Amino acid sequence: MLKTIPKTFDFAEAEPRLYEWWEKSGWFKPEVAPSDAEPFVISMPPPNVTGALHIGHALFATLEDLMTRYERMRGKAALWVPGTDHAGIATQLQVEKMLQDQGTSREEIGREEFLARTWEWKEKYGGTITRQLRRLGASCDWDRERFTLDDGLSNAVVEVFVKLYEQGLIYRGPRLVNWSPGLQTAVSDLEVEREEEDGKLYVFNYPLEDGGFIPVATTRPETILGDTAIAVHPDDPRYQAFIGKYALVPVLNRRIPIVADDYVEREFGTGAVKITPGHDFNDYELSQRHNLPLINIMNRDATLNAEAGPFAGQDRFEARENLWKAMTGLGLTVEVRPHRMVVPRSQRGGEIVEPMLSTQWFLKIQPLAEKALKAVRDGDIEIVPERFEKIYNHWLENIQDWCISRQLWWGHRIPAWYDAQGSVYVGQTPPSGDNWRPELDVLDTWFSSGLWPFSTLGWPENTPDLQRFYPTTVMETGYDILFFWVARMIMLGLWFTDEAPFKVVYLHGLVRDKLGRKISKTLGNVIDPLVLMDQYGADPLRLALVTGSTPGNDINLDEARVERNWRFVNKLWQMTNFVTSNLTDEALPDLPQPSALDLPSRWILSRLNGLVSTVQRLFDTYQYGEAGRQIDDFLWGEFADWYIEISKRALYTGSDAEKNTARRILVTVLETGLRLLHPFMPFVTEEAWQYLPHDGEALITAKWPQADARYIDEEAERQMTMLIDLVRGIRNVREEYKVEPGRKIDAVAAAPEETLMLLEQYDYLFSRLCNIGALSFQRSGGELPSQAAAVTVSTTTILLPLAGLVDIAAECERLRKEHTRLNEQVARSQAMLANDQSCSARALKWLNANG
RNA sequence: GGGUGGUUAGCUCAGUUGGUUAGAGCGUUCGCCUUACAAGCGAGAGGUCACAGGUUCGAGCCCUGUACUACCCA
Repeated sequence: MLKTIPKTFDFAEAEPRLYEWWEKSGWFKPEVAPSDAEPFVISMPPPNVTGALHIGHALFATLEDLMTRYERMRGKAALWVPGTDHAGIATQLQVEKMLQDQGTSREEIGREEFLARTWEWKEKYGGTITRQLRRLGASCDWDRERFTLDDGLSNAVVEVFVKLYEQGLIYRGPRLVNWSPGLQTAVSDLEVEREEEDGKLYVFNYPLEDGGFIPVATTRPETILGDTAIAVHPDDPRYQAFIGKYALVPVLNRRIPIVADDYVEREFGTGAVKITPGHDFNDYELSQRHNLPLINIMNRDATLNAEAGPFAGQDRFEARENLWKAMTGLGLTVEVRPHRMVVPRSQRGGEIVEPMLSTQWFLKIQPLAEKALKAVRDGDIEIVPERFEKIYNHWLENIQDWCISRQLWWGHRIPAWYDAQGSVYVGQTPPSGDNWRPELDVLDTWFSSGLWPFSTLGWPENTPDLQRFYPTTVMETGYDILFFWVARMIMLGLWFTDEAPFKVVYLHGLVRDKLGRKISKTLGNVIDPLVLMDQYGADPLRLALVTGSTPGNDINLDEARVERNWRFVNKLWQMTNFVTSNLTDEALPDLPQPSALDLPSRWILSRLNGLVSTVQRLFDTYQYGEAGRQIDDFLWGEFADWYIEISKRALYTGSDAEKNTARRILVTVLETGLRLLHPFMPFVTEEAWQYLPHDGEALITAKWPQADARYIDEEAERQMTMLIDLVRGIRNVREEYKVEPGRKIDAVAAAPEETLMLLEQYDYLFSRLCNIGALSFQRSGGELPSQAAAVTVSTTTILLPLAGLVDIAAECERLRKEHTRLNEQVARSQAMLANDQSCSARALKWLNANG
């Protein structure tokens, strides 16, 4: 007995019910496929464990779920490994803020208590984002969910660190690093954002030892206190006399040399620059060349230290003003002028980052980078879209050692210990003896996420999952973390597993608002996926995200598209409603051979099979958006608008055989359409599918459609297109001449005999679709109506006698235009035919395509 | 400074390897409660494909340059 379908699709009720059913049935697990099935594996880019779903997460979840569902339907052992990241800095900041609200601080409660509180925080908020991913329909295997601080993953981190250390690739030492004073930790180059801002250029006279002065400009006067030289260009005539002499640091009166170096830009500022190796990367390099000492004038919180003399203890910006005032008092200052300058800011929080000397752990990464470059060059890894290969190569070719230590508490502790003599021990377990002090620093979060594709599968243990599912298949993520994450996974994966951790890198863009602006809380243009899902359901949002763009390009998401897709969901439901309510309990016949079908049926099946192969081609080239649009166009614009309308004749007035054939075709087309659409809109398709006759238990595990070439019928498509164009033309004329919609009008057709026979056979289309009463046929010698509007498609003309209604002048004008257009077309065709090159090119192309 | 993307209808976007008349949705105008769907149906208006050259029988698509814009790297 057929179930009766509800009048509307209640997504709020259906989505959680379907999701639970899928999950409980084990369909998210790769084990639903036969044990010898080819695996398809995606590691989910782990979101911040305590974060909340934003539109960017919705995008990756939609795309990855789409790929996973598609491959699952293709019979692969599809595994999407979910998980979350401990997100060192972000999480620590959240907890610190909580502590602050409670009137305490991390320093006050101590490290151990802080970590306990952070774990509590993680337990409390950790489930939020994964629950929200479920709402989107994410069909990942939750039994395999991982967290970067899990024991297994932590083991992997230690294993990797120790190996790299033993291989001599990890070293510890004092170096100039980017220091974040607010967070009180070093950060990597990648975590520093450089933006041009309005600042000030301070110009002053640097006093010389022998009297006199040299004019110098700086954007950070406080660093004067750390100067160890002044540099001028060796060829600068203005300063030739100064080279080799000495200057005196203002206020401190420390003696520093004046050196010549062609790094100095003569045109900038005064042409002479102060050199502060302890607080500037370029100056540091110059100081190496000239053997200059290096002075660190700052504490970890960016207050000045004892090296700053009278300014010790002052904040860096306070000291800037105070030193300048003091120098003004000494008559050294010249001017302060507005200046556009590049300011390094922390990616997290936006505070100004200071280059500062600090002892940190570094990873010598060039050897790893070479392997990573080779893997992409050799095609072991394909990057989609391809253009990101260049960006990837350029970054890896110029890679700098990676500062991997962080002075945070929340993260993987570096497995190192120090004894009183300053020896360092690195190992899996603490060294014996009780005189060892453990390293307090933790690792950069990206260090552990760099192991993600294999650590989540059990590495370094050789687990069954690792054997079966590694390497993974696709890494789908945003292009914004190509360096942060993707490149590092490739490097570490190749280094430790001897295999590329995935075969394809698919990069998506950023989701922006409909005006193309970056989404930000301060702008107030936040698009909340949860709100959209409350309003419209998950399916419309998913479809909007996938069809809104092409790989690698940003998406300007217009919420109106989500709303429109919500209408599409309803449309699908109503189609299903129509089809099912026209079914009976009787079993449907098999799909007839094409030759046994009428034109509209041959047409829709040809279109359907064409769609299936087009979608396949698009999926094969990762063009999911275009595929989604094509399915949408077909189901709404061809199946619903035309075939369903046409089928009503057979369903309402046909013979039993005609009825059954029509039912069969309606079910076939809609059911296939739902299967194609399932990866895009899993909920409504699954729910609708359950009301249709189908094989198998659930759409989620149904077979992905295959095109059947026998049903491709170009002739049927051509003929049907003509009929559709005629119907449209007649509708247009009726509209134009304001014929009441309900009034039947007669029509006369003039065409070659072959076409007339076709029109005769399918004349019901005209009565059903454009309310034609009697369609007669103008064979040789008959009389044509005198006042009639004409609709011409190709060699067929349909005349609509509209005595008294026809505006003859307008009609003549229209036909004149038509005549001109056709003549142009004829001329174009003749020109092409007359051109040998064109003909042979086309012939060649035809041969290539068909033979 | 080096590099990459974008520029197509009022808005948001598509547009296989060059091939008849450049598409969709939203918005807009007009008409319809036509027994699947008014969350709908039908019809229309709306485009110098940023600009200038070039290649070609033929260019939104290929090449060169320019402008604007966004991003990445230094």
